[in-house]
Amino acid sequence: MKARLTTGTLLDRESYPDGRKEALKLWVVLARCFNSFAQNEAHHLKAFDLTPPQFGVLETLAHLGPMKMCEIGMKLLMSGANVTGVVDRLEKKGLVRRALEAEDRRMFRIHLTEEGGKLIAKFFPIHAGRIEAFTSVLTSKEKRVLTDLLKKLGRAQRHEAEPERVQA
Amino acid sequence: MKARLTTGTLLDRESYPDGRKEALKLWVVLARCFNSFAQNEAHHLKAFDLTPPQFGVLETLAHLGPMKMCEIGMKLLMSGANVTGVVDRLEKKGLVRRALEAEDRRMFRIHLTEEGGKLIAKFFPIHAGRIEAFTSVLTSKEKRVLTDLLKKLGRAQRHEAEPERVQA
DNA sequence: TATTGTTATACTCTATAACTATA
DNA sequence: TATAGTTATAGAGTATAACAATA
Repeated sequence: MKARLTTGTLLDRESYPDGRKEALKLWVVLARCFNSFAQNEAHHLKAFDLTPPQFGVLETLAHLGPMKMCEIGMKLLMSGANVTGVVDRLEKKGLVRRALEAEDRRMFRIHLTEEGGKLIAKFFPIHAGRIEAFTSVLTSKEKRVLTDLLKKLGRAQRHEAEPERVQA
Repeated sequence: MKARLTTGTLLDRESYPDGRKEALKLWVVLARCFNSFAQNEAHHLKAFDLTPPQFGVLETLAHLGPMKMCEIGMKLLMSGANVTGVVDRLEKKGLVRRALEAEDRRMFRIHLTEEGGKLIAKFFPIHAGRIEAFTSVLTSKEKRVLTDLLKKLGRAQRHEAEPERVQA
């Protein structure tokens, strides 16, 4: 196995300068961490007949209260047309409803229905429990350190990413 | 804004026990970190007419050498039918090719074509550079700490996730 | 019989652009 | 004119199941 590292491979990570190697390694473990848990969650969501974007909308509404379409899009990084599609599917299942706003008749406010509220109230604690279990290999202090470092990293990325998104 | 936190919201994160709150916070910042960078990268990939799964396949082949379809699937957590689809699209663009394996005629080994090799050799360093820039808000030591904590977390998740995937 | 990979099907997500209605 | 949201279109990913060929 070791012998193969330098044969037949077009890109050889070992040949990068240390700083770059370190950064790549960090990204690889971050992505793996996210993907394995997220895929697992997506699997659990299917038992509730939900997709990750649909769960994202329900969760956001449950935590922040009724929102406009465009607010949902901004919060979840979706384009307007995509929000329409996801909300359509949730509405068809009876989990959310569009309520006309008196002040400005161009917009709606999306509400959870009673059924949608029940669903998220049932699913979210289970989801949270899995997150708690998943992170339980870390001590409380490690979790705090990790959270702080990720916060720092995420802030940096958002500052770079936003101008790109605007001009695109 | 502060006043809204407890009104009209179905789920109130503040009311969770501390351990769960900590865990949820960690997951939120991890997901945000991953998503903002990954979305940004997906945007850059479009300039090369590639999607993230397609890039994943090219990158894997470039780093590990020619692979079987099922190996690609395992490495990238894709089902067999999905690998077929992604590889089909890459083959149509002339970036990879299926090479018949002498020993076992059921399987192929997927190779990068010269064009595919050139593409990934051009794109990957740019990608790596963006990762380096993105992580440059952290000191070298912070990166190491972060990497180690994520490794620990990822290992735990993989052990839980795999049995689930097998039985499904 | 088990494994490798494909085909068929159906659905969701996503981006983009053109469009309607309201402001 | 600008904004909120929809519609239309097209492509890509995904899951699932049924299938072919080979071992």
